Amino acid sequence: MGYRDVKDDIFRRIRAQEWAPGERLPGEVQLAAAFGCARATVNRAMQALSEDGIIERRRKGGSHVKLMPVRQIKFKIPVVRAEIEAKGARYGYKLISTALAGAPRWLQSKFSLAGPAAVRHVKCLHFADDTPYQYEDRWINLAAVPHAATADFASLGPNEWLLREVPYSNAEVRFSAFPADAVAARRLAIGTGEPLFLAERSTWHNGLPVTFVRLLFAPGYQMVARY
Amino acid sequence: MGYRDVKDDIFRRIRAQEWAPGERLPGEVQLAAAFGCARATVNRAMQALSEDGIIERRRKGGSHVKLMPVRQIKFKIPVVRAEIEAKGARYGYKLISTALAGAPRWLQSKFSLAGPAAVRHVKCLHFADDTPYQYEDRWINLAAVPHAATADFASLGPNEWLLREVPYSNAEVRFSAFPADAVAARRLAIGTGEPLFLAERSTWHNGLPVTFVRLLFAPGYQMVARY
DNA sequence: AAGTGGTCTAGACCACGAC
DNA sequence: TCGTGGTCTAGACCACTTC
Repeated sequence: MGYRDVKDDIFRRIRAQEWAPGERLPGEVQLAAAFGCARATVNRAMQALSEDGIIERRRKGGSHVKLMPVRQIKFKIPVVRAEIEAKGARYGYKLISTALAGAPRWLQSKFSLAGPAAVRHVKCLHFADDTPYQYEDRWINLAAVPHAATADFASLGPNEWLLREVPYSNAEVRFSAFPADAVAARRLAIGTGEPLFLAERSTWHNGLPVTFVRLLFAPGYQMVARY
Repeated sequence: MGYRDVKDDIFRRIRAQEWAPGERLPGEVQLAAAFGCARATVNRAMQALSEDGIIERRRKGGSHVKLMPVRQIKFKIPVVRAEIEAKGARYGYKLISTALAGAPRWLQSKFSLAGPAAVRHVKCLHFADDTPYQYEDRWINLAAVPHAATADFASLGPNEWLLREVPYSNAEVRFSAFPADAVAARRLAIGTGEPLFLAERSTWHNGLPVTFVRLLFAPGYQMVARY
């Protein structure tokens, strides 16, 4: 009887309505006695169930079956290169333009900047087998990554560069559908107004804004996840 | 020194390049001695780091700092009603049509069905403050949920009904951008061809296909997540 | 074959928070 | 206040996988 068996058994009994939604489960000591194992083993099983969103646990309050199990999807966000190569395609990269500039107003407000802080603006394209796959429009805050002012993005994309430079940052991601504007349409070799999958990501590190990026995916792109 | 402190300290030292990407970390026994705690405590800390995608662990191989930390986003998938009410809007629901039918070929192949199994087809709309928010086009496999043949979806949407009926199912979700067809455009009161955020979800329970649903979100919709 | 992580145990103390 | 989960310990055995 490993903790996984205990977890599975409890889960099975929850599904079988042995404990109804909202109902209180027996305490850990009681369950340990029932399963004939140590309390630590039951504890591990219950923590796993809690992480899976099946039950809720509170000190003194005990463990309860969640009324509405919260479905959670886990997306793995790979680097574009890995994503393309995983499809069995050849990865290609092309730098379109790069410039040093002051942060435009919309970026200032997005990053709560006081003024037009110095930023590096990079536009580039990622290809799968010579077909445009993703159009990347990125702004990097030089106050957070001064090194980015002189980085050469000709051969290595700014996403991979940043991943190496600032590996452990926090981010907010927004996905939406977006009608291709003239620029994006030309870059991705499609018609203006065609629906594109858009991902916008803002990244922070130690409370300091690092980068904001707009990723436009060529038509046909799907983001897949399981749970 | 709780396991969180151990975890944070190890993480800090990884960020500080004390152990470079790909490098092997000391063994648990060694770390436990260094931290002056039991091996179980170090083990817990290391497991947490592993779950966070910071390190990789293998028996005999030891623990290594990941070369490219795999970023994971956790989306919570709420019921539409909760999603709309969380925005401070009033939730509205309208059943458009429902019918019993045989599964069309595309659905058969998607669900690996042998023939035109009996399904319930439901179309409905979800409103936020009387504005169309989401158009739902759903197929329910009656072999998996016979009860669904007679369920009344006039006041309770099929999503919430299914969540109560088959709470613990597996699913695959696909997100993409989709040009509004004539039907969707009319339902959502927008123009044909406008980009819509599309979510397609296939659901299984005990290996049996339960439901397939296409969710079309009105323009302006964004799916947000943080990590 | 041997080293490393995975897990279990029995007992203990503590922190939170419901009652 | 006091029951419940959260966590630590010291020791043990086992399973995987690399060497």
